[in-house]
Amino acid sequence: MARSLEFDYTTALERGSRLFWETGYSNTSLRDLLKKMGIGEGSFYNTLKSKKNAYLECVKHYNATVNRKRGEALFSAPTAAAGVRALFQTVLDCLDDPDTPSRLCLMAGSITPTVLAEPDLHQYVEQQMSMVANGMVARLTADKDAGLLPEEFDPQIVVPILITYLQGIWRMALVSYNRTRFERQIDLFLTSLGL
Amino acid sequence: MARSLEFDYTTALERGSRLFWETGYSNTSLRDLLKKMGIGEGSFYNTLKSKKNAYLECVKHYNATVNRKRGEALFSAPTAAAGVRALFQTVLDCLDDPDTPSRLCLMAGSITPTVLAEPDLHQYVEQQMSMVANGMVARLTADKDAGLLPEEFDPQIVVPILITYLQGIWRMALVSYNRTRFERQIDLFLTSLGL
DNA sequence: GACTATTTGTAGCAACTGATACAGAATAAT
DNA sequence: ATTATTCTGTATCAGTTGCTACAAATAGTC
Repeated sequence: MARSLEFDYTTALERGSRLFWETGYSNTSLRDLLKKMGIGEGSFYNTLKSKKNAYLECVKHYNATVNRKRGEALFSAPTAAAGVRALFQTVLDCLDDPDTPSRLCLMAGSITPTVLAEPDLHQYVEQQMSMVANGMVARLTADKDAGLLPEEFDPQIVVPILITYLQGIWRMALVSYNRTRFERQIDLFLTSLGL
Repeated sequence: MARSLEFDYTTALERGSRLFWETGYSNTSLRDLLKKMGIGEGSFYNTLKSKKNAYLECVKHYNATVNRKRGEALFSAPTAAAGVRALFQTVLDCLDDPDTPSRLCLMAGSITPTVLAEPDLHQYVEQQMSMVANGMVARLTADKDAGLLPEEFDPQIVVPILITYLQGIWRMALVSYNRTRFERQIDLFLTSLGL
């Protein structure tokens, strides 16, 4: 009954994600975005409606893959403590990966006044953050119930600390990054928290 | 031998700082900046040379006052532990202040790919961060030497953790802020580190 | 093969970006 | 009062921003 899409939606999203990851939301121009995605304005506004919406779709796509990887690291480890440490390792691996678009992960790069000024983006970021937090709380609580963590260990407060520190890591890596220094720092940080 | 400046340089810088603080470096347009500073293009490019340089001057001016306040909190407390806690309080006070231009402190707002892409800005930010770090290390080391902190306490690793966490705080506050929640979190964080 | 529905590329929009050219005004030393 | 020097406002630059109008191309249905 009608014409079909000439480009592959998913690969276009992936290319867009990489560019947004590289240059951030407001510093990515529509022209550059279209060039990377390999489509024209017509196709773009037809399927993605606006730059804002395209960004949202890209971040969703990015999170779908990254959260799976991080979640795996967290849950497949023998203990919650080991899981958290594995999760931090995946972050450092990302920072070390030579073909990572930017030192700042796409999600961390969304925590910015400009991005959060858009209500739908803000809502998505907030919801996504609490989803990650819930996962970590669940993992830690499970270990606590199993007696692997002390009674006074409170996942509800520790998890926000972990996430806050993680956001700090992305930013600090932007200024200057050295893996072994970061590893030592993270080790002491987690040990202090009892993990 | 020549004409004198018609505007007050310092107040112009202060107004500029507030705007940069509010909207960030790349999202502040020159037009808005000039309007807030109350000067024209002629005066601007004559005294400040470029938007980049103006930003640098504004951040310098901002840091001069803020670092003094934070340093006072850190050093005037009876112990280093109390000093660090007082320092975190000043950050929360800033977040609570109703006429603070933004949840993100101007310095934290400079830790961004776009800003750090400018070599002079990057260098300044890095140098400024290590200055702050040195101050904290000095304070903690003094207490350690006085026997107020345990022998295994290592300021050289703890301070980067504190700063990293602090950067995370600014970002998390951008997403959603609640003072008592933050206070509980910070308290457990610092207690865990032995402060 | 006509009809309808959708996609695609081209051209262009008005608004904004940081920066500059330059004439005129104001200042201080001679 | 003259001169040299600096400051200030206006006009303007070329380039970019996100987005839209619209005609041509492509598909499935009758």
